[in-house]
Amino acid sequence: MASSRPKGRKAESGTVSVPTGRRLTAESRERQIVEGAIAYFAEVGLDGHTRELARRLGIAQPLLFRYFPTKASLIERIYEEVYLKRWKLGWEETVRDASLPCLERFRRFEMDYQRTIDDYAWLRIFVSAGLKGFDLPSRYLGMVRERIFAPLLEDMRAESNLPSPQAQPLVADEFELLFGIHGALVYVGLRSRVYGMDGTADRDAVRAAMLDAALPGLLATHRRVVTRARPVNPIGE
Amino acid sequence: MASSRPKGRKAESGTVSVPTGRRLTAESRERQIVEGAIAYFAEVGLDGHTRELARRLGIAQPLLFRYFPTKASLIERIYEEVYLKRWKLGWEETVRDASLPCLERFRRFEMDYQRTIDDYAWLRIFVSAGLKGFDLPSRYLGMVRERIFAPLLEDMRAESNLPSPQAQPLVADEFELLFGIHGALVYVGLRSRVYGMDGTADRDAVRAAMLDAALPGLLATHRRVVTRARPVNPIGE
DNA sequence: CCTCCTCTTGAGCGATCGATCAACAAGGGC
DNA sequence: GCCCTTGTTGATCGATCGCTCAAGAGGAGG
Repeated sequence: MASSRPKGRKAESGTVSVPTGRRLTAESRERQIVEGAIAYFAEVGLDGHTRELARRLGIAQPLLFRYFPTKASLIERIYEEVYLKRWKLGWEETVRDASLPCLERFRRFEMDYQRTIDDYAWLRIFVSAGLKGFDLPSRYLGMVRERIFAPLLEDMRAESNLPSPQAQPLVADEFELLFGIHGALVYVGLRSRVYGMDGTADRDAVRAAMLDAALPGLLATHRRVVTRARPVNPIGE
Repeated sequence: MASSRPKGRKAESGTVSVPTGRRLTAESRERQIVEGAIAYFAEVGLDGHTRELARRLGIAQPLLFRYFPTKASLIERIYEEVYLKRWKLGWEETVRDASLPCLERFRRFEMDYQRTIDDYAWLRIFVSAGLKGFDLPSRYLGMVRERIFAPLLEDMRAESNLPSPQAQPLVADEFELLFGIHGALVYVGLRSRVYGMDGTADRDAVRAAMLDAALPGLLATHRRVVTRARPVNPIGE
């Protein structure tokens, strides 16, 4: 029971050089820590322990604190690495691409976006941060709302000959229209990555089918939402 | 800084009767603990601490262990209280109600189901349990799949003159059809309860609108999925 | 070979975790 | 009035948390 360490490092006479903890450059060591922290905290949640993280990395626990002054700063770095760094400016370009119909822009954005976030670490750390009350999830979804959905809805208004957002501001129900389809796609990943359901081998194909089913009626529903939201007698029509 | 206790209980000479910790019957004390534990663990996650839970209840921490031998047993009790006990047999009756069209059964089930689970404790503990690797979420969603979606899909097959599940087993894509709409509705609650987004005042109305938008095309999509899933030359048609 | 810089570690600090135990206290039955 | 059952608590245990610090150890430059 006592000598349970798997390999190396003799128990007594502690000054024996370790085989695992090779000497690395500061840069590569920091990268190793960040990658390991992403995988570890994704698995056990942000309440994970620094000692266990160090054990998995094969390094001593104080070494973590040489590269990150606190556990919170390491988690902050994970946010940058997993969420901010994986945000693609191409998404914002896609939804503004005037050469494509709005529905096709939405479809292309969602397929690529979902492929990005249907990731063990992305989804689990996102949810864990939400549970812990961090503002990362709300801020991130605020970006989706303002940088993706808002310009898309603006062009959907134009495509349907509806008043522009300058003339008649976007209403919550319009965003809910897009968040509804969005949520159906996200839920596919959540069931697998967070709830541990084993079904659905090809989630990408499932999402493509969902979009095929939901998109055809979207513009009509959008028109209904906007016209109903504006109880003004239609003069110019 | 030292005498920071809010009320009662003198600091020194510790044997003073406490005003808050009144003597309760075992039954009502246990209920108080369960209710408080649900609220507390929903707020901070299942990694919450027994000392803080006891402090919020105004009782001593060891009292928790008189009613629940371990923290895990208390959490197990929460599962029974929040999930098993709130499962409504009426849901299984609704989706089998032959006097209603399948789409109406689905609509009624989802509206009532979502009203049940769009609850701070329900959603957050569900997600927290999933992150900690407990099998509660997968088992619960398995119940939804087998007891709700499976009988509903069977009758949808009949309503569309498609082969019964006995003749041709239900395929994963059919379940995904229902889980897609289901996920869009769940996501409305998740954004508010877990991700902390403040939007959407009347989530119930938003979900009703989502169903109005998604249900009309559901049967046609279902027919397409089933017929495509069976690459046999149609003879008897 | 020695030196110095820097990556790395063992030991340990104060705080806090889940859980235990003997002692206190509030009523109900006699 | 007393006693005995039972709800309740303070004190405390061993383990583990985030974090600190001084000393060990591996290379590059001289």
